[in-house]
Amino acid sequence: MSIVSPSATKPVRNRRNPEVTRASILEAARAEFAEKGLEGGRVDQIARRAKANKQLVYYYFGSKDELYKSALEATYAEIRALERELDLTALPPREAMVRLIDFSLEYLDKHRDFIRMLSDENAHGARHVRGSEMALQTNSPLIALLSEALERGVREGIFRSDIDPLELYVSIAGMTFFYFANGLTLSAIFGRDLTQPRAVRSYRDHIVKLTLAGLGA
Amino acid sequence: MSIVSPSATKPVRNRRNPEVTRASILEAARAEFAEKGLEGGRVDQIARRAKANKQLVYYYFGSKDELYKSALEATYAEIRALERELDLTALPPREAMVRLIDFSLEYLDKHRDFIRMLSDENAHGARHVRGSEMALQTNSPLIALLSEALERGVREGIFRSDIDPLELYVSIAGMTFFYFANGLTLSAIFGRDLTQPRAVRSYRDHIVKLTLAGLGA
Amino acid sequence: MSIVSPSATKPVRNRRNPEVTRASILEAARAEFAEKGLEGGRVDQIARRAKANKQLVYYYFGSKDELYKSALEATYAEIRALERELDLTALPPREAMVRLIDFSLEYLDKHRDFIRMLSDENAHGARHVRGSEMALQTNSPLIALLSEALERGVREGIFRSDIDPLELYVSIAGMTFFYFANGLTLSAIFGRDLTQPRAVRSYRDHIVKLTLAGLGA
Amino acid sequence: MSIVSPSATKPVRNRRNPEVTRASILEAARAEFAEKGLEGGRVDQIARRAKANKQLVYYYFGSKDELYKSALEATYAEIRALERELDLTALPPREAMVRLIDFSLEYLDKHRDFIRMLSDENAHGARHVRGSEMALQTNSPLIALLSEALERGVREGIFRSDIDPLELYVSIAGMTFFYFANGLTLSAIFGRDLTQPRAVRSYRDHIVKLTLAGLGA
DNA sequence: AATGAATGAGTATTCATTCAT
DNA sequence: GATGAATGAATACTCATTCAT
Repeated sequence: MSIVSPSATKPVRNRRNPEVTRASILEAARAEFAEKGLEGGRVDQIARRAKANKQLVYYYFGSKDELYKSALEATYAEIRALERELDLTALPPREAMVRLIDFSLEYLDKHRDFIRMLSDENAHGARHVRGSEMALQTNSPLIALLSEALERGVREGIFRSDIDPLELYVSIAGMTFFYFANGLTLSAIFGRDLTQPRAVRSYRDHIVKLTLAGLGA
Repeated sequence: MSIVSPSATKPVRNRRNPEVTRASILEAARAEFAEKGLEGGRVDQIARRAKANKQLVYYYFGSKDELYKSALEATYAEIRALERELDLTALPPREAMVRLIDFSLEYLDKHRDFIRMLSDENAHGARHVRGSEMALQTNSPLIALLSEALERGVREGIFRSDIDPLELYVSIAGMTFFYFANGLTLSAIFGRDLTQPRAVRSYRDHIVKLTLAGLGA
Repeated sequence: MSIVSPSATKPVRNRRNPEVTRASILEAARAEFAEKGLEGGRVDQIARRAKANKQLVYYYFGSKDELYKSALEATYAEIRALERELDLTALPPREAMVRLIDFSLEYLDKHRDFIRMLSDENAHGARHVRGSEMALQTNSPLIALLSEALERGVREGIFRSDIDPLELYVSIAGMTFFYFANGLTLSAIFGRDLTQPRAVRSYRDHIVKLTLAGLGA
Repeated sequence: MSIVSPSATKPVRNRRNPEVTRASILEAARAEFAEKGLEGGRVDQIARRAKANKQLVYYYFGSKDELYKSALEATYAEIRALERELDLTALPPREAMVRLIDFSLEYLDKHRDFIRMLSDENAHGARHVRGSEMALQTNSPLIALLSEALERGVREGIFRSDIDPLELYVSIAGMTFFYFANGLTLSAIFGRDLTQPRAVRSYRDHIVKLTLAGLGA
């Protein structure tokens, strides 16, 4: 009566080595959480995306929450790596500032998933970030880069001297983040499609203008 | 075992005040969704908060999603009402701009729930806003106020003339929104408590400075 | 705060007299139960169909089950009335038999609701019929008519004499009822649309042929 | 407080026999749906009958509707298997016809559940049958058997030649099905217990008589 | 007679997680 | 390391019925 005959070998599919399995689960988790958020993301779906057994998710990550933390860390690691590649020190202060704005805009434009994860994390009281050694330790190199560019500008007499680098960072991040994070709502309410590339470019010019003039000595 | 004292009658609802019942459910929903988000909010909990029978939630609002939409609309209605009270036309251009920034900061500081709902709504593709006549129709009066102040500033020769009001609005909203929306994460990562009133005041000065200088002719 | 001002008169809509209200609820119930069955039928929907207040359903009928019984009785009363109009005594035995078959087929074809109610009632162990004085008392006049026609046929030597009228009734009812009751399934399985008028006519001829020959002396 | 005695182990399912688990759920579903119908059947109850966790029902069958479809298919498969065993070709035409009638009567008499499911399925527009590859493909072998017996009868000059096999099948099925399907109602209304074995035998003789005479050349 | 508001027990379904191998 | 089967607690939503006026 049994469909599976006793002699039938189990479909052993574990061709991949552990690291690959783990990595594919993590990747699947990032995609899932970025799309659906922490609550909306499904462990089942993550396993399916990773083409792995659901139990493996628990074997490697312990729980959904831990997995989320790992996904968050991976996301942070990625952006930090890109930030580290930004060589602002090679650029004159104004160009450095523009470069920073462009970097921020481009990254967010291309990585909407980052926006979702960041929003979600804050909605949950930054619980995972706080519990993450990694996220806390490797803080953004941008502040240092920004500080340095700011100082050079001040020294050259083109930037005002009463600007706090962290506050500047937050305001630039805010202007760029909010644009993409709330783009859909803004577009709906104001009847103007802010997701169009043209609109993005125009907004970029606006921020650059505002910031450079704002920093002007 | 009973929490209720023997003499306590069952919490018979106010049968003559359906509006009150409806309003209390809506209020409970706003609180619940603001705390837990759309997915995290529980209909059961909303009913309990409103001291209403769970079925009443459905009786009055049809579904969790509709209820969320109603909560969102109520939230929008509230902020719009406040915005309408902002009499920027009575102020000189610079003061008007400062007033706007202050309003934005103060509102967000006091209404963290608004932040959560806005983030959540965007995470869900602005689905409810798009489906809401009300949210779409009564769009923010701020843009008009901002336009007017901007124009006056330009006429007076104190503001530059190449600023788009909507883009300015978005950038100001971004700077303020992001600060509160991501305050917890930022605080954790940078090891500096941005939620302290002092920090908020300092950031406020920063934005004002940056914006006014940025708009300067 | 109240939307309804105290002075606003209640929308008194009870223009109709009680009998009309009761009748419209009953009619709505018949339609609803015929479509959805006892379990599938919704009291809410019945009230809406009848444009009556839901509570009125209870006021007039006591419970959903009682209402179902009433609907069933109304359905029976209707078909019995039609049966009583059948004047088989005026027809020669063979024609009487054909008339009976045609009546049965036509009624079922036009009143699919009757089929649903009868099936449903049986699925529930004929519970309502058993509890209905009316359904039990006014039993079908068809048996008497059939008996009489059968006897005449026997006397005339054209019908065999060993036929029990009730059994004949059941077999004719079966042949006609089953055709419509299970028409959809039969059509699906045999890939032949039995609901087409042509198919119905052909089947009618088949039954007539089979029955008359079957009864033949 | 615990109902379970300390020594009683939790009913740990047979982890090595998923087929058994699946089968027991299916069996429980057939029983439940046959008794209560599609709407009346409770998933909870099915799980309990099968001594399985409720979630397993979903694990194996996806939804109540799919489960119903599977139950329907199992029921069809069973009757088809029996039909295939009917060796009408070995019998003379008249005997073949009688055999068919007896088979039909006996099956329905013993499997009241089949009647309920068939009625219910039709009440739902044959939705599940239409969506079932299996039900559509393995259509009844009876039609072929019946055709063959009919033809032989015609060739032997004992059956009339203008009989359509499908229509004959439907009329026989109708006479038998209706008897059991509506037996309770008929018994109640006519005050004659048709469920008694004696009554069944008598009705059987009636159908045989009617059919054979009806088919007579 | 009529009405809208309120209730409680149910009902299918989902989901993170663990077991046994 | 890997797998499929199993579990329990939730969760949104429904429905017949009753209350108070």
